[in-house]
Amino acid sequence: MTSNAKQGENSVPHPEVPGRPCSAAAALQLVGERWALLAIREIFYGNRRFGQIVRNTGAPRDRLAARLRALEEAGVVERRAYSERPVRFEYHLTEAGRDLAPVMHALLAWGDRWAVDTPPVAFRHRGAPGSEHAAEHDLDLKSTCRTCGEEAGAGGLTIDVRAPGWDRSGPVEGS
Amino acid sequence: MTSNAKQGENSVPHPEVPGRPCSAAAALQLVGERWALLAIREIFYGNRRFGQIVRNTGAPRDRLAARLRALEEAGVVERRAYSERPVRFEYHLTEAGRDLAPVMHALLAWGDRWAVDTPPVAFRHRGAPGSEHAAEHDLDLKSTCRTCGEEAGAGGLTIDVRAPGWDRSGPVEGS
DNA sequence: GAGGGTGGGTTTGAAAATCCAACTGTCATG
DNA sequence: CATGACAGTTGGATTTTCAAACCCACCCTC
Repeated sequence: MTSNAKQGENSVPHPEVPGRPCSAAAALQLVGERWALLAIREIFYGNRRFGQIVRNTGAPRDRLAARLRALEEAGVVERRAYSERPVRFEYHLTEAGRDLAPVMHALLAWGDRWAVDTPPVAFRHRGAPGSEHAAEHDLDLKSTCRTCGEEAGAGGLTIDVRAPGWDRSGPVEGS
Repeated sequence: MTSNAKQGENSVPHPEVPGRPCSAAAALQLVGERWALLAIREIFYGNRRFGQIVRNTGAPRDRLAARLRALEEAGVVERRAYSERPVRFEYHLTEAGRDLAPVMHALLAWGDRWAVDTPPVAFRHRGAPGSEHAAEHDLDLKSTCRTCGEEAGAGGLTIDVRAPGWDRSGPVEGS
């Protein structure tokens, strides 16, 4: 199911994807099934117990159990016993899991704009205590290019397909 | 299926979500089904025809037809005839669809780091012609807070749940 | 020590979604 | 007239999903 070629220490399985080789497709293979991202959302919010996640996502218990297992196997969540006798676990995010924050924020921002009437949650941001932005304010994300500092908006972007046998428009004939 | 309360001019249907009211859940309701984001990826890449999207995503034809219809209904893609006789359509992104770019980029970045061996595609970025960053370079996104300019990393964030009857940890009893 | 409650799942059976291959219909081209 | 492209649709088997019920280990109270 997974092609574990050359994975680093803390890496997650590298899924194979149908169609074009694509990191987004690979990401979706790992966290794109129904309920997966909602479960991760709850863990982000600090709700780590099975019952809480069921309640707050509305997922069927059996599906959630299956997803959490898959996410564990994918290296995105980690199961920690918080009690022996009876054995009880809670779910934590791994580094890979925490690294999904930008995905969640992007989805949230899109949903705020396009999929809901009034945003049901907001994030408040506070800079470092001494800094000039120590006052709390609503978080309003934009994506900027780390190397040039400019906002990466509409234009100025070109695709560079590096996977052999593929280009922007599909599989390449002569290969 | 949708609670069309007070939608703006160019808005998409506002889906109801199970569990906690959440814009990300609403977003996933619209674009979270299998193949949907991959189809959108192809349209981003300029591949607008059914056959191309099938080929490049690997989706079953019937599923893709269903997804494209759902995405159209969701206001994310638009179907334009590029030929009468025979009637043929191609798929374009609406503004809502184009606005999914940050979601795609976030997924791509996560996948680049965690889900693939070597990134199969990269984006090249070039600033405005006169600007100091006119040279082309790899796009490397970071999320910064629009109001304070700081990178929105790990700390400094608090959740503010505004949906009535809910808080960070779940539904509120006394209501 | 019987009964009830909690937490974390698993089981069951029916409904829905998915997959794949083959098929259709409309046209253009040779 | 045969072939092929394009854009789907159809049929039938296979998987997933769902909701509700159930199970098990433990704790608490009476």
